[in-house]
Amino acid sequence: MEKLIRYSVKKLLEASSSQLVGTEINIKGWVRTRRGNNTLAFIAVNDGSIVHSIQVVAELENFDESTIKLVTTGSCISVNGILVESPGKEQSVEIQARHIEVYGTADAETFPLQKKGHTLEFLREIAHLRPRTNTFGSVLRIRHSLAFAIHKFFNDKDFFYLHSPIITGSDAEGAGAMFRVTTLDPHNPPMNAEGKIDFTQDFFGKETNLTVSGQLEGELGALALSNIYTFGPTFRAENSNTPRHLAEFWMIEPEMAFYEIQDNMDLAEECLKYIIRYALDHNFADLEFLNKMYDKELIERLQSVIEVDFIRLTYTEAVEILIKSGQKFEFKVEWGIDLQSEHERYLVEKHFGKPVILTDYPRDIKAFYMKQNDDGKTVRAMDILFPKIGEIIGGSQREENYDKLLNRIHEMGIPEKDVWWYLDTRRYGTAPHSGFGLGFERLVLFVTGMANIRDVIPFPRTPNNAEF
RNA sequence: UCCUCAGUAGCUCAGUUGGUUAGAGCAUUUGACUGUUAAUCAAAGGGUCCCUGGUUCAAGUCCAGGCUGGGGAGCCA
Repeated sequence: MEKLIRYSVKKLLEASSSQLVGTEINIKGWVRTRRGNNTLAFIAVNDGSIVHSIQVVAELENFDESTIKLVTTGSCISVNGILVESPGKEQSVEIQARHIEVYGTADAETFPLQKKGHTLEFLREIAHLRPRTNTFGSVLRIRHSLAFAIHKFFNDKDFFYLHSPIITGSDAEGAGAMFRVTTLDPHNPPMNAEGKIDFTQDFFGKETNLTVSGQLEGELGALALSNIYTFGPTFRAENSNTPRHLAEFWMIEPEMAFYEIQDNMDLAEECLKYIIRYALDHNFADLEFLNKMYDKELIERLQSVIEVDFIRLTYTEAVEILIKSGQKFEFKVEWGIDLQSEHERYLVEKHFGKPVILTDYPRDIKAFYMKQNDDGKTVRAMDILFPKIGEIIGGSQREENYDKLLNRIHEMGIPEKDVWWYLDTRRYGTAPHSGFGLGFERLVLFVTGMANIRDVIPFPRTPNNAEF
């Protein structure tokens, strides 16, 4: 087959490609459907560059019957043909095929993807093939855009991308159960004099785990470079079986020296709006598809979020609103409790109807590193609550006072020897600083309108599932 | 981990108070059709009714245990 310039389907469907009409070009991609009659075959080809497929028209008299027979749903083909304006209603251009090469067949009897819609549950079982569906193509393209937008947002603000370690020797944050990292033989581990496993003989000479957060290392970076962010995989060995939890997920954790809690909130709100706007600007075709197929209010919701000011109020004010609401909650509301999802949902979806930033939580329900307020009861935490998905960001101003931090570490029973390096940042040139954590998949959930977090990551890891 | 719902053809589902040979749509195969849009029309093939045990003359249907999946909750991002 003659070698011609290959164009992506996206390029050909763009209006600017009209100068290509009348010329012979090449496309390569996977066949979504083949229709036709005894003289023509219509082949919808998708190469993942865009949600739409391009229609290839083959006049059967110009092709071997045996070739056309191999062009089935799921097969991969290369097509040379002339780009022409389409007489059909559903597309502006199509390709009049001259030559078709079949790269890979897909046995119609066994290929699991059909022209018809599949349930998301079924597609999860064939995660190796689901990227070839319109839905997952859209989700994965949006996921890419969001990741890119995050880097662009921070880079444009002169933040530095800091690579926090994935293997960690500390469990200081206590953010959840951890995955052990070891090279010891599980059947015959070395034992010490006390009859316990001797981790001094392990690869790192100590117990190590996969990270549950890059924040503590992020702070080390911020207290040198001023503004940093991390963006990497995070692991939680919690036995969480919900549509909002993964054992392996990605998290963005900016950390800023000289930022107080208000600056932190401003940055977080600006960041979320920037990213969502980026998706609206760059992935509109995908969003339209998801809006049509899964969530009729998706685009409207995204637009409303970037237009409104997020509501800001304290935990104490939120508790008052909840108590006065007269709403029946399964969990009774009183000052000091951790807010349940029913409470958060009431505030965001019923009471305010827009994103809410809650601050100044009781210190007893928050992490040790959060800056203590003068009232002795609360800390400068901030959580951003979103409609549909709940908490999307959790952050705080950090405690920069050495004595207060050390006290809190003692109170919470954290071994000082594990965090000596963290404490050192408060001994030497400490500074007020703040940061937050943004769960990447929760963001992708919100932007795509998907309902289950397993559908916004290519290969989800959850309890009892590490297939693919 | 707890609560709850579900599991029947490749996919999505129906299947009556327990009763003859378990059905439909789509998909697949074959045929028809001169521009289709999830093409249309006709015919055919396709079943470990999740697994194990129990009740019964008789179980897809009832009971027990298990497995898998969905939803809700907790933990959290």
